[in-house]
Formats: sequence, C-alpha cells, structure tokens
Amino acid sequence: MARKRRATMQDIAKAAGVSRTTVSFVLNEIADANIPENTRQRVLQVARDLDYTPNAIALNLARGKAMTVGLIVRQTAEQMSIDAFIGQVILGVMHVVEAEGYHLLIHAVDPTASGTQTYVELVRTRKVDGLLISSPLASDPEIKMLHDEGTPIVVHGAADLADVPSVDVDNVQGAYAAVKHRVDLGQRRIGHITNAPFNYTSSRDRCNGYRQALKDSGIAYDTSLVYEGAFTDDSGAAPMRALLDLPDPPTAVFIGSDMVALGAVGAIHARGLHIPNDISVIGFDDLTFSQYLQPPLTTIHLPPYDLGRLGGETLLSIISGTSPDAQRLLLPTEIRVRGTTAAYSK
Amino acid sequence: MARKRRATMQDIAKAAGVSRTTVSFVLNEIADANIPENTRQRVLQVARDLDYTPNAIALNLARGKAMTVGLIVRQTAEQMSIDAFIGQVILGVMHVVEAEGYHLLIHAVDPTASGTQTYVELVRTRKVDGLLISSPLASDPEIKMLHDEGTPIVVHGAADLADVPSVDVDNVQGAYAAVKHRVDLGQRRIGHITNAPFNYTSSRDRCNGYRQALKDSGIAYDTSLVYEGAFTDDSGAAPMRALLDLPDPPTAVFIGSDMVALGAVGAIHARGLHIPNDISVIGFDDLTFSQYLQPPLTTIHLPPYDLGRLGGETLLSIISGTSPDAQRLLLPTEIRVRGTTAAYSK
DNA sequence: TTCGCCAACTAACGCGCGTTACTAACATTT
DNA sequence: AAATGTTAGTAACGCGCGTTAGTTGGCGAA
Repeated sequence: MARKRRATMQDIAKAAGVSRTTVSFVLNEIADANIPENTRQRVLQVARDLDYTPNAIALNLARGKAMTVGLIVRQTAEQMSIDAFIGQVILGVMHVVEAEGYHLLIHAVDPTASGTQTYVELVRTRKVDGLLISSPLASDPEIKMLHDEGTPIVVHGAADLADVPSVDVDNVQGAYAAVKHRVDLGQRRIGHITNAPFNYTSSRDRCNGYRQALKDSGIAYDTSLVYEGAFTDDSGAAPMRALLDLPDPPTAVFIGSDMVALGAVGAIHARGLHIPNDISVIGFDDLTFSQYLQPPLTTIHLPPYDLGRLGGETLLSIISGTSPDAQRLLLPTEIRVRGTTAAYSK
Repeated sequence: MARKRRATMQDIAKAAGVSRTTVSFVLNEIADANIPENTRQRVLQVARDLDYTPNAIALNLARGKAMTVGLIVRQTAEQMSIDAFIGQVILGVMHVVEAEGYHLLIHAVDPTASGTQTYVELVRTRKVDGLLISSPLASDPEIKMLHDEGTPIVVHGAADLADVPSVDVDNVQGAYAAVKHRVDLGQRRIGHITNAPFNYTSSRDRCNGYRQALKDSGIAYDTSLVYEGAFTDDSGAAPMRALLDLPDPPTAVFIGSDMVALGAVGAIHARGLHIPNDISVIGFDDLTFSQYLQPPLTTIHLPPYDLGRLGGETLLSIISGTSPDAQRLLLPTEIRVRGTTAAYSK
C-alpha cells in the first residue's frame, strides 16, 4: 500500500545495461542517434517491464515549459454557480488544450480583492505557460503588464486593452439585436438591467449595444431606465421593481443575462403583471432553462463552448510562437424569439 | 516584448556576493543556518531588486511534490453545461486547495471512452499529487487500482469501492424524503425518471431511495414506472411521455434531476395536463431556476460547494498523511416543497 | 600500414532548487 | 598552549530528464 517508487530512466539504463543517454534516445525516438534495432528493442522491453512513465515535472524543468495553461475565472461563489455556461467554456478550453498535450489549471480570483492579482504568481513561478482570462474587468492593469512582459495571454472580452489578444462574443451586436427587435414592433420605452457591474466589459458592451439601438431608432437614452444587475437571479428583482415603480414604466426590458432575468420576471409576476401583455422581457445568454419558463424567455443565444475552444486555440498559437492572424475574435450571437416578447399591441 | 529571463537563485548569489546555498537558506528562512542579519538583508534586497520569484517546477522537482491536485469530471459537453453546480463544486475544491498552497488541475474524461482512463497518466507522470473524482461510475477499475497503489484519491460517491474515501450527498435519503413526501399525502402510484444511466452511483442511489420509500409504505416496486434519464433536459421528455401513455399513468413523478425535470415538465404541459392537479412533480438538486418555474418545482436541495470543499479537505489530509477519521462522508439533503406538489385531492 | 570514417555508444553539463556535508576562521574553555 | 566550540559560510549531491560533445572500436581506402 505504500507509495511505490516509480522507475526512472536510470533504472531502465541499469537493467538494460546501457547508459541513461541511450535510454533517452530510444524513448524519444531521436532520429540521428544510431541505435541498432536490438538495443532499441531491449530498452523498450525493459521500459515496459518496469512500467516506466516519464516524470512530467522533471521533463518540464528540462524543457523549460510547464505544458499547462491557466484559466482564470473572476467570480465569487454565487456567480460561479450562476454562470451556467462556465462549464461549457471550461470544456471547450480543455478539449483543444489537451489535444496538444497541455493541461488546464483553473484559478478563481476574488473580484473584490485588491492589490496584485494572485494569477500573476502563476506565470511568475512558471507554473503555467499562458493565461486565458475569463470575464475581465474593463481595465485590469495586471493583464496589460503581463502581456507587455511577453506572457502569452488571451482574454474573453477586453475593450480597453487594444493590443491584448481577445476572443469574445459580439455583445454589442447581440444587445443591439435584442433592443431593435422591440423597437421594430413599435415599442419606444425600453428599460435595461445589466448582467454585471459596469466595470465588467460584457456589461458595458451590452449596454452600448442597447444605447446604439436606441440611438439608431431616434430614441433618447434615459438613465432612469437603466439599472445594474450583478450576476445572480436575486440581483434582478430590485431593479425591476424600481422600473415598475416609475411614473411612466417601460413597456419592455432588456436584461443582460437570463439569470438576472429570473429575478426580474419573478418581480413582475409578484406585481400581478402579465408578460408579455403588460411588459415584454428579453434576456441574454440563452441558458438551458430559458425556453422552459412561462412564458418562454426571448433571449440572445451565444456559443460558450466555442468561446472556450477558440480562446484555447488562440492561446496555444501564441505560446507556440505562431501568432494568430486575427488578434481579436468576435463570435456572432443570435436572437431566440419566444413568448416573453409577443407582438406589441398597446 | 521578448520574454524576459527571470532571475534565479544563482543570479542573486552572484549579485550579493554569496553562494547559492546561502541564498536558499535566507529565502527559506532556515533557522539553524547562522546567517548574520546584514548578510540576510543584503540577500533579501538583491532578491527584491531582481524581482525574484522561485521557479515552481524546479521546486516541485526538488521536493518531489507537484503541489497540484486533479479534479476529474466525467462528462460530455452536454452534461457539463447542464450540471449547473459543477461550478460550485470546482469553487469549493479550489478554495480549500489553494489555501494550502496547492493548485487545481481540471481534467474531463469522455464517459464513453474505453480502455485505461486518461487520468491515470496524471498521477503516473506525477503531474498531480492526488485525485478528486467527480461523478464516478459505479464500478471503475482504475479508481480501485490507483487507490491500491497508494495514490491519494477521493471520490464523490462510490458505493462499490468500500475502502476508497468518499464524500457524497446522501442521495438515498434525499430520494427517500422526496417519495415519502408524496406517499404521506396519499399518492401510491409514483413514477421515477433517473438523473443518469444506472451505472452512475448517484443514479442508483437515488433509485434505491425511491424503492425504499415505496417498500416502507407497502407499495410494490413496479419497473414499468421507472425510466432512465441522462443528464440533459431533453432526456426527460420521452420517458415522461411514456409514463403518461401508460393505461394507468402515475399521479406523481420523482425525477432524479431538476435539469431532466425540465424536459419532463415540458412534456406534461405539451399534453395539456396541469401540474399539480393532474400530476405532481418532484426534482432533485434544487438548481437556481427551479423556484422560478411555473409552478415552482418541488425538489431536493443539496450543498454543491460543501461537496467540493469537503472533498478537497479530505484529499489534502490524505496527501499530508494525516488520514481522516471519517473515510466516508455523507452530506444531508433537504426537501424544498413548492408548487409542483400541491396537496393530493383525487 | 596508416589514416580517416562511421556505427554505437557514453560522459558531462544544464534546468532551478533543497539539503547535507564539510571547511576555514575565530572565540572560548581547560 | 592545546582542545573545543561557534560562526559564517560553501562545495557537492540529488531530483529526473534533455542534449551536446565527445569517445571507442572496427573497417575500408590510400
């Protein structure tokens, strides 16, 4: 039961009666090392007998690469559970990364923490070869610093960091489509509850899409119609009540997240109002449950798996030195029109 | 922009005019190495000037520990997104693990893959010091093998592996409570749709709780009332339709997962039936959206964060050699009675 | 015969660090 | 004055592996 000491190259060398160098040459299939076939076979056989597996850490030290990339999620406990597609993102990253022989290290940072971010340590200690940063703040000095130091780094959405490679969904376009969908049906008083505080890029981008759609429709931007949500279902309730309490409440609300929309919808129902007759609702993210709500939630669909996959691919290409053509990727979104936005008839 | 070579201990030694050994002693605060205060300060100052950070890989090699634990998730793309609380579990593990200076490596295995599981490589290569295995199959030969080899390992639910440490929610008790809740209101014809195929321990345990509750109530177990779900919302629809098509359909369904329940509820509504008047529904997991469904879903609440946290704690205590008292932990669940199970009145 | 060449290896260094010996200089005791 | 510490270090080995620069013995060609 005691932890067995695993065989090393040295053990193989001794057992096969050759030098460790020869073992290394055989196992790594070095072409221009003239190893005769029978020596080769003998070494391989001994390796098999000893159940040899190379020590990854030693290998990493020798090569100077950790063969590991870090995925940084900036989320509190609530957000993590909430952000239902974080699992999809993780899976997307994992698949491409492991296909190239890399491993995936996950590290959460407390968004409320100040001072040097802990993920800087990950790259300083060479524990990871590169970083994929999920849901970054709009201005994150460490990201810029690491990038300037030459650390391979890719962020999921970062408008402020012009030269840092990024892969993101087209939040602006998605939000634009959501709002335009309402305006085109004649609604002009449209509220907005964000998915997150404004220092998150996704939140800002979605709000910008909202504003742009209003502008293009000749509707003035009214700050009294905009409230901040913060990831969770609960965070949508109070803003929604505030909107309903307005002297002239909106006839539609665009909510930057399906999860936040849950709380908002709950608040609307609690007032005894009817969706979509009294007010229509549009979400964002197209989480699995959205189509099962009563009425089913109109929302903006996005591809979380691809977000992870493309982020991983971009990061790997940077690590390998073959810098990608497109340093900034924007994935398209798609509106899913459902029951919460029936034709406007007031 | 070129990747800076980071300073090593050797660099500090040269700059401070001492040997590398002395640097090591100072930085590691070795007590019985008599380093005079001014030498100590000089070394520390140089280290700061050179922005020294120890190389984690070299350190790991020297110490013979990876300072990393692996979290294995056995899930396909669909399941990963679906299993909304995987994020919570990850976060729980991460918090305890990082508090002890460890890092978290995540690795997904394809549940349909055969042959030696890829996670075996993780421990053979010494890339991780221990493994936390989420949602294991009922009988997983590699787990037993690794454990017998002395690998620190903890599983989230594994009835068949008697001597492998585990941390799990009390699925049997949860399911029992769910079913008893119905029986006590007079219902006797209760269907069951599992959360996953029967080779998953959680699925089997929940079904066992269902059967036990029936038995204790003098109700015969009827296999025609039991169907297999498989993680996703979609997987709940067909089984539900089959139940409704029975000559004598059940008056209640216990579904092993809220996600699967989504599809089932959809199927019930599609038939124009009313919940809970025509049929009552009970889920499992208490996912965030469940309370927002119409009617709100009665379900079994469980603590995903604690699942991760306690799993991590147990694993770390095994790694550190202080084997835990309780090798098998069962976390309690709690029923949340909501609208899908109104009082039975037929 | 002798020189060069090639096959078949191996010695030795480096990756960055922990750790155990061991040493040289100086101070204290007997 | 000699023996015994004590202080302030350092040399050297080990962790497991990649990799370069050799080394040896045999053989064909000049």
